[in-house]
Amino acid sequence: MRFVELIKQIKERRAALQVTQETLAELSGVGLRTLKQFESGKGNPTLLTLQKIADVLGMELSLSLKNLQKIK
Amino acid sequence: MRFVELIKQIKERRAALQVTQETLAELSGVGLRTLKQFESGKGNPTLLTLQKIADVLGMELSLSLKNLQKIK
DNA sequence: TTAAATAGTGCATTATAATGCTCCTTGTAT
DNA sequence: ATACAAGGAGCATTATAATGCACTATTTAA
Repeated sequence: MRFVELIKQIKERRAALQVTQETLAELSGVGLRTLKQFESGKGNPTLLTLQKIADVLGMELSLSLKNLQKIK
Repeated sequence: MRFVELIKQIKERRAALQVTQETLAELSGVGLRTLKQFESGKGNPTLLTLQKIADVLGMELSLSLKNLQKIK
């Protein structure tokens, strides 16, 4: 999953939960500036930051084998 | 997926491919020191670093809803 | 429309990730 | 046992993530 897709998922999930950036920042312990930067596509969050955010949203990161069979 | 599990998966996948840290570092463009630190459980890689590594290993990060039904 | 709420950005500072170099430790093969 | 290969770690430097503050932009509700 590419960067931009991760962001999209986070934003959509936050919207679904009707949580503002400010609230998510507070709940996750991540700075509001950091969250704003991430969601606006700037920045390159650390794994810890990402996990803090995902956690509050009831989400989790995972790592899996890519499908290498894609011809195109 | 917790931090330690992500590491485990990366290490296992690298081992399965029989690639050394040194080679993976070269192929991914991530510094050897950074890779060593990550695999040994120190450090807190950025998303970009993680993606560079995963990419070379034919893996991808994804974000999904946690199963919130876990009673225990 | 316009006032309020929410999201995005510039700037400066602090914390720390990324890196290379060197050396130590551990595992492996001869 | 010992030489070699691979992984781990200390140290110092550089790049940049994380942060707060203040301000702007955008969206939303009255």
